[in-house]
Amino acid sequence: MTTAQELTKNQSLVFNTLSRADGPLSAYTILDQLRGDGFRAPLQVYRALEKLLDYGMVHRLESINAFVACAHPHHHGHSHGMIAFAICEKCGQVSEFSDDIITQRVRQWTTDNGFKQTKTTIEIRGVCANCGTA
Amino acid sequence: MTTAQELTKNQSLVFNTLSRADGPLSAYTILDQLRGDGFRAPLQVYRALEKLLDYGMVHRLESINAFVACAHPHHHGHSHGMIAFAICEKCGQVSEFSDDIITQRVRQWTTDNGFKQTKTTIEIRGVCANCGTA
DNA sequence: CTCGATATGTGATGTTATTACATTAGTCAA
DNA sequence: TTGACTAATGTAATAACATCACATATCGAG
Repeated sequence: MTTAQELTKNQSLVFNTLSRADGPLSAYTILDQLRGDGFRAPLQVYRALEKLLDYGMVHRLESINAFVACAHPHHHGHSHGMIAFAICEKCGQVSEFSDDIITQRVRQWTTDNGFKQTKTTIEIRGVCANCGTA
Repeated sequence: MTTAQELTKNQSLVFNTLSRADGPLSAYTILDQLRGDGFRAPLQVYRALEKLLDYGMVHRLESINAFVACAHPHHHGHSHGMIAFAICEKCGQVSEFSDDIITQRVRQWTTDNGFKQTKTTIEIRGVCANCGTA
């Protein structure tokens, strides 16, 4: 992960769009929201996302093909552990958390099996507390 | 998860294709391999996959949009725990494993946060032992 | 047999992501 | 300043993944 730096115009636009959103957005949703700012093609979004992912400012949710602004932007906090996401299928809210034991157990398996991990995805889908009680 | 039963023609064709493959296949790759058996449209594959997933005979790898036959078909073994997948980005081989501690830690989080999980994805991407030493 | 449920066939369409190529803007050294 | 290099951008086309809508067929229960 490259360290963050001054964002370019397109990167800022995409990042601000994700930050303002109250849940994950698809690349094409971002595109639509940025048409007024001159965006015309998917690639403008995907290229910005690629950098933002690289800087650790944005996460990709593989199970729903969507992107969210990182919930822990400042200290790039638990960045040494794996990040897990709980995604509510009712309201779309995403909770981000990190668990050292899980990280450790995954590392244990990869070590035992000679597997060099580059990226790990942990995504829990279901219904959040708010939606569950409603 | 519904319990497995006699598979229909299309379901068998799709399942056999996945079983013979030495790695995950995309829906469209399956389609291409089954053209000789009369398959003409993606939906024929997706419909069969849907059932096979439901029966627990096949897994979907969210991070690569592909499907694999379950590696533990007989006892539907660790089916109470979450299944993790290690996917080699060099050779495509997938290792399937289950870890009680991870399952427990995830359940801990969901319990603490009132989140009702329906499906959990754990996918480790990287390079397997074989490819790493080569 | 007839009804209902499940499975299938087929075309069109929707959604997500990348390729290819041209252009623009910034940096740095000679 | 010029030239050369690198990063960022613009645009069209296409590839890859998935679903909708509607018609037809198959099969078991009553």
